[in-house]
Parts: sequence; C-alpha cells; structure tokens
Amino acid sequence: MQLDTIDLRQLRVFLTVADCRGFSPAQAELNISVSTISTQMSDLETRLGLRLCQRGRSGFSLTEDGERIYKAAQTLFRQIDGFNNEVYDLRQELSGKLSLGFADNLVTHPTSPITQALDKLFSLEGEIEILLNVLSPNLLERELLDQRLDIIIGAFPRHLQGINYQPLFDERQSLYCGSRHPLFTKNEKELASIDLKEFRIAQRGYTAGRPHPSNLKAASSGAISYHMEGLVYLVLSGHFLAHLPDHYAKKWVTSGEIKELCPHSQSYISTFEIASRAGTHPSPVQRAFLKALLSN
Amino acid sequence: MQLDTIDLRQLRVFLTVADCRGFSPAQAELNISVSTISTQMSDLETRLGLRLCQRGRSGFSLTEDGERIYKAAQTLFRQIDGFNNEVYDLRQELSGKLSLGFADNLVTHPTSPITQALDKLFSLEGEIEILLNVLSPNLLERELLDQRLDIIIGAFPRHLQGINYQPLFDERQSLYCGSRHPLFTKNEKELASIDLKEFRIAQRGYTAGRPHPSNLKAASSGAISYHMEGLVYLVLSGHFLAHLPDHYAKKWVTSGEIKELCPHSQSYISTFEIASRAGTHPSPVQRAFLKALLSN
DNA sequence: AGGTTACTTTGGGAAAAATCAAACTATGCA
DNA sequence: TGCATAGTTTGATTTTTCCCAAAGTAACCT
Repeated sequence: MQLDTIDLRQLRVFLTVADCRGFSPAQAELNISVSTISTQMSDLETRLGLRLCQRGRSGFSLTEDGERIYKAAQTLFRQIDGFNNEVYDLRQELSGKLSLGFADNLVTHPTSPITQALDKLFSLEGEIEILLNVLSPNLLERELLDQRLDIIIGAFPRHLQGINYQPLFDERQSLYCGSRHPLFTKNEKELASIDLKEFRIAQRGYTAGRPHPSNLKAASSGAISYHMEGLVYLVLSGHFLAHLPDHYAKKWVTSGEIKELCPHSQSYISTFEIASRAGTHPSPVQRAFLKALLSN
Repeated sequence: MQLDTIDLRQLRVFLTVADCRGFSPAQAELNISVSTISTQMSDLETRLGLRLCQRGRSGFSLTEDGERIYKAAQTLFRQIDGFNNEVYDLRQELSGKLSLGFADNLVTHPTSPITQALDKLFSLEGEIEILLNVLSPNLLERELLDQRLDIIIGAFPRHLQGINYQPLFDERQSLYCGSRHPLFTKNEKELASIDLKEFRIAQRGYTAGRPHPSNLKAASSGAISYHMEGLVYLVLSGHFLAHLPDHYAKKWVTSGEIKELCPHSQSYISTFEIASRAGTHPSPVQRAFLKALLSN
C-alpha cells in the first residue's frame, strides 16, 4: 500500500465513474470494459484504504470519503495541468488548459468583449482546451483563489488580496417593477413623493454583508435569489422591486411586463472586471486570453 | 508526445539526477543502472520537448529549461504529497510529510519547546516524514505561502495576510559590544551620557524597511549580515555594535570577548511565533505538531 | 596516442499492468 | 419466483514498462 506511487490512471477512472454516476455508463466514456473498471476501482480503494463509492443494483453514490477524494483528485489534476502549462510555456507553445469563470447573464450584454476574445483566442495557433463555468461573484473569487479557475469575469465590489483586477466594461442596473405592482401605474411625479423603502426589495443572495451599490436600503425584509432569473420571477409576481441589468431586463420591458422606476435616482453603474491570481506566473494561454480581452 | 500522461517516475529520476548533479552519482541513489537513467531521461526530454540538462565528460549542468522544470516538478510532488495527506486524513492516520522551517539560532534557545514537540510527534503512532529547513524570517514566510513549507517558527514583526500566527516564546535581545571597541571599557554612568547613534551598528539583512524593534537608529551607515553568525564577526572586530539574542551571545560574554551595553535602554523582547497557512485544511501531522508545540 | 570518465544505444528478457470474455453474485422489481 | 440490472471474480492474453549488460561514442587528461 504505497501511496507515493499514486496511480493517476486509476484516479482518472474514478473521476469518470463519479461523473457518469456508475460503472456501466463510464464504460463508453472510458472505452474499457466494465470488468476492468471494477478491478481498477477496487484496486484504488485498497491502495487508498478507503471505500469511494456505493454501487450495485441499488444505485450509485459516492461515499463521504469518495466526495473528498473526488475533490482532491480534481485539484491534483488541475495542478498537473499547471505543470503542463509550464512546459508549454517553456516550449513557447500556445497550448494548454484554461479554466474560465463568468458571472451569470453576461451573454446578453451588448458590448461585452468576451465572445470576440474567445474568437481571437481560438483563431491562434495551438491546442487550447477551455473549461467554462458560470458562477456567482463570490464563488468565482473563491474558485480563483483555490486554483480551480484561472481567469474570472464579474462585478467584484470588494477586492480581495491575492487577486489582480482590471476593469473591462460597465453595466447599468436599474430598479424594476412588475405590471401587477402598485407602483407600476404611478408616473414620475407621483413616484418622487413616495418612499421606496416602504416596498419589498428582492436582492441577489451573494451580496451578504455588502452595502448595496444603489443608495436604496429596504426596510421590510424582502426576498433573496441567488440567480438573476429568480429576481425576474419575483418582480413579475408584482410583490417585489429589484435591480436588474438593463440589457437583461430589456425583453420584459419591451413586452410591457416590467418597467424601470426612477431612472435617475435608482440606477447605478457596476463595473465588470477581469481578474486573475496574483503571484503565480500566468500560462501562455492565460496571457493570450487576457491580451485578447483587453486589446478591444 | 502526450503530456497528459506525465510519467511521475521519470520526473522523480530527473529530480534525483539534478540533485546528484550527474547520471553516475544518481545511479546509487536510484538503485538503477546508468543506462536506464539515460533512457528515462532522454524519453522524458522527448515527451516534454525540452532539453533538461547538459551532461557528458564535460561536466553536468541543468539547462535553463531544466531549472524551470526542476522547480515545477518539485511543486508537483509537493502537491501530490498534499493529496496523500488528504488520504491520510480520511483514514484518520497520523502519517505524511511535514515541511518545517525555523529561524536560525533557535537550537540554543534555552526554553524553546521545539525539541520536545518533535519528540512528542515522533512518539506518536504513524509514518511521519519531516523536512527541516533553517531560513531567514522573510524567506520562511515566502516559502510558507508558496506551499513549500507547512509550519514555520520565527520572529515575524510584520504579519502577512494569508498566514495564521500564534505566539510561542520570547527571546531577549540586547546590544553587544566587542572587547576591542572603544565603548567596551566604559562603565554604565559614562555610557549614559554617550549617544550610541554615533557608533556603527551592524544589522540583520532581512529587516529591510522595517523599523528596528529597539529605539536605536544608527546614523552612520553600518554593516549588514544575513546570518547571525556574521553579526558576531562584526561585533568581535571591534568596529560594530549589534543586537544579539542573549542566549546566543552568552558563550562570548562568558569568555570576555563581548559584553552587553545599556541593558535597560537597549534590550528588547522579540516574540517568536509559530505560523501556518490560513485557508487550507491542515494535514493530521500538521495538526499534531501544532498541538504538541502549543500544549507546553 | 591511449586511457579514463560519463553517457548513449541496442537488444533482449522478465515482471507488471491492462484488458477482456465469461461465468458468477447480489439486489431490485414485477 | 424469475427476470433484469449492475457489478464482481477468474483466468488467460496482450501490452507495456522496467531494467540490465554489453558495446559504442565523445570529450577530457596526460
């Protein structure tokens, strides 16, 4: 039971099995017979001295240990990718893996340079493999620091140590109101004399502890959604107000289902930034993507 | 030339060869014939697409690429140790590697709990492998942050983000003067009327930019030594004053070669701390060592 | 020139590993 | 009870890896 000679192949088999949630489904993915998978798995389990998953006719599930090993193995492979990136760098080749993380609902942004940057990147010579994730801002930062992501794009009101931020583009967010809401029919004059704090506000879930960029602070407890889409449901219900990116809200505005409240006092601009780990040498692919993004 | 299937054994061969500075010397270390080493090395070089070292009758040296790969491979193996530590943790076994870093000249400290803590650690059940380094404080912190060390002990006047510090013990440092120095023969009263700033002070090299813990600030440019031992040379020369830990200076004081100046005004206490990375889960061995140290 | 050192190349053998088919087991479901 | 599903075990085969000895090469040394 020598752990120094980790068998990377067996770990990879395990990861695939865990992803496919079973031996039989993993068979196709791995291109090996189910008996081989079985042998490899039990061999790995013996080496590690841990049972990694529960399998059989009763269904497939990772054990608690399995979950931890799954994460640790993923980290390990990411670190191996890091080694390979170093090699590609020395070879002056534009190859390697790049893990990107974006805040959600950036695709609809009209002036976002992301699509063009990806286009530029793939037009370059080299074997580039992209892993794309869409996560909430605080998760983005955590995953970046944990080396699970290489480059992230989002709005990061609070800058963390160990991360380099560079402004990329702006997004206007405004306060929206659904057609069933009592304020929907009020005109601008009427609204000016109304205290918006009296109404329930729906907010993004990950803004915990941060002051809201607008000067609006809801008095009554509102609602929280971890996804932009959830906010829209809440606004459409007619019971909540919420800040939404203008480009994102546009389609419901056009259809008359929601409208913007107090454009002058309640709108704000949030700056989207591109961020990468400080301290570590970026791989050639990382450098190329950053360059493509910022040269617009 | 598939890089995804890194051959860890070949990387290990390379590391040993680099450490031994040659194929033939590595033969004994690796317990394989020189022909095997040669094959492995050229195979690795082909895979990586890089020449790693210059060898032959003309002597051995790593190429520039080789240096980089050497470092990257070391990092990779450290990360693999991290994976193994996770496994040991899950198995609830007290096994794994522990990289310690100490400030220099701690061995002579009379009340340092390090020796006992190591004793305790090795008295426990489990396969523990220790890597011990003695470095300057700022290097200690850097290596800790770079994951090359797990636990460090030293005096860290400036606390860095991302590191957890806990006080461990105190050390009294005083200003010392060599027997050839003009101040050596002065008594306490005479010294009280003398401005010490007029004399040249030798300082530790890594204190760059930090205010000296004593209130003494040398006017004339002094001398810098990166090692405690160097300070002693400078003091013994009779041209410099320097702060030294009392326990360290003791033997020269006893032999009459140096003496303490102004014990009341020029001494200060520096606190030695134990520090570990914040954020990451400590391995069982790390936890055991910390516990052994702090339970004294 | 000839010896020595330090590595490379070649060829081959032994051990380890990866793989599969087929038979087997265990469990849920009808 | 019996069928179907999901994985295990076994034994054999193929493939890969690992390694060495011996002969070869290249550079330095005297």
